[in-house]
Amino acid sequence: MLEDGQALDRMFQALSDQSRRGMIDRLGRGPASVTELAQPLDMALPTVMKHLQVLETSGLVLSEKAGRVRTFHLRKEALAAVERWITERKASWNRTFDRLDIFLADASTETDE
Amino acid sequence: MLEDGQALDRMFQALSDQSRRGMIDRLGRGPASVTELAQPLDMALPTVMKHLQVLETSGLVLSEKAGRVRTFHLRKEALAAVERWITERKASWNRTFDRLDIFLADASTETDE
DNA sequence: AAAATAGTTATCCATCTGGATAACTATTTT
DNA sequence: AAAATAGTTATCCAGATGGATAACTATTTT
Repeated sequence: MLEDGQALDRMFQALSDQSRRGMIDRLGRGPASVTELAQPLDMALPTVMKHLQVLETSGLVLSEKAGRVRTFHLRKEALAAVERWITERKASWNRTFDRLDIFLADASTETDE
Repeated sequence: MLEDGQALDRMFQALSDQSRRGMIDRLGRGPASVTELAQPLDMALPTVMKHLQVLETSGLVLSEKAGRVRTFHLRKEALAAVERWITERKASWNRTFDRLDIFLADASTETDE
């Protein structure tokens, strides 16, 4: 299952900013409008919108507009892709270190005998 | 256990580039020199070094120089911080959805009776 | 000692990024 | 219909980022 590198680029990039991670935290507690997401964020609205665009093009988040209100919500599956990247590496590293353990065990056995 | 936001910024940022993720993959199979890390990477050496600097200041990677060779290796604990951020969110989201499940179950019980 | 190897430093450049303000449209609310 | 609300678009700006080349130092190797 080959990941699309570009997509991962965009997701990690999207997560590399505290304000955007804050928005994700907020959305973890349920959908929210632009204004709600902006409220704790000491920055101009258009700036907030850029962050939201980054999140949306990364696929981590999704929005629809009803009336004059645009509502954002999380796409949990998307974060799963990032998680998968990490856990795959960790798993592989552990295998590597298992092999190292075996090697070290063998080596000490050899020197002992 | 409050994460340092800046540190997470740098780690996610470091991971937001395919070449750098490639280097991490390589280092997952054991330590490597600058030249070894550069070899599969169709870019000039100084460019490679910038990527390595990004990785090193993010804390994901570490290097020492012996003779004329600088050797890099992974800092697995660092990736654990990133992993923690993700799993914490996932856990919290699941709690939210558990509550939603309960709410829906209650609601359907009420309409049923 | 000369040549080869491994990495480093200094610049340069185009593009991206995170911030801002000003001016605007579209939808409620009063 | 006027005012308020919610978001959008267009620009601008400083600084970061990902790439390059040229010129350099330090360590082996021959």
